[in-house]
Amino acid sequence: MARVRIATWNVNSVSARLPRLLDWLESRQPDVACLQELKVSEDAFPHLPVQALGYQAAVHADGRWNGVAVLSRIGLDEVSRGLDAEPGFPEPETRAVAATCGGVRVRSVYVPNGRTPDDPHYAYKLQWLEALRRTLGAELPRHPASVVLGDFNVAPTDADVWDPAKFVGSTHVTDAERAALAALRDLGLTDVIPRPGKGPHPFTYWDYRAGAFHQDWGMRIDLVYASAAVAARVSDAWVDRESRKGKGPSDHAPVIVDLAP
DNA sequence: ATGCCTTATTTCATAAGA
Repeated sequence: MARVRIATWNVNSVSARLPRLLDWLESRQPDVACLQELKVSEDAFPHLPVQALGYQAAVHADGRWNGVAVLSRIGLDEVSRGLDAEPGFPEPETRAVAATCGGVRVRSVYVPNGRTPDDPHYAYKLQWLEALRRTLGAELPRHPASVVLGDFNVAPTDADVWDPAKFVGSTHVTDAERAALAALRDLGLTDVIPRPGKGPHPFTYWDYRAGAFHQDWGMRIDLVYASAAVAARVSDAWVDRESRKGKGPSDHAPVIVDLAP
């Protein structure tokens, strides 16, 4: 069994990001790549150029918003779209897709934003996280080597936002959201915290506005939750901050995790 | 920060993002 490199990246439109995505696949050489916020229909996903780089793709996408994928060049089996008893807003959205890749159960997730704590979208977010917990709980006995990666839209601790005072009363930092993450960890999952790309914080998201990236006004909301069997194999994990730079970036940076043989 | 971007679409305006 060779080293396996698994990555997650909220691309904020796979169409707008296609040249960067293809360059990134070639330069970073992930064996498995979880993508979020495709913002295309399944038909419009760039299957051909991704295939040309050696990847199979499990895509769950429905058009204007959302959309997730698992790309793999080490096998793509048992593809599962969505969650068990998945809640909707009001209809279920395309926010989760799973596949077994080289013996590891991999799930790409895009957790609802929540908007504000008094918005119906926030209740939906908590329901969605609970459905994720139930789905994983049902699956883990069959798949002890599991990892769920993606844009969780929750900063696990105050250290995961640049200025906690700015987030008082906001989503992404509330006790209920953090409790939902703790409930996932209670399934036996470990938060694989990446090395920062630069500076003291392993942030993965910076707003496009106000020069937030250059001021490091960021958040760690793209997370890797690994079962014990996967966490024990982690040899490195880092934020690919370089991929947030330059012209036409996503507002998220990839997180890249290497698993030892 | 409170839209100081960026995206897609029902496009010269809106909804959404976090």
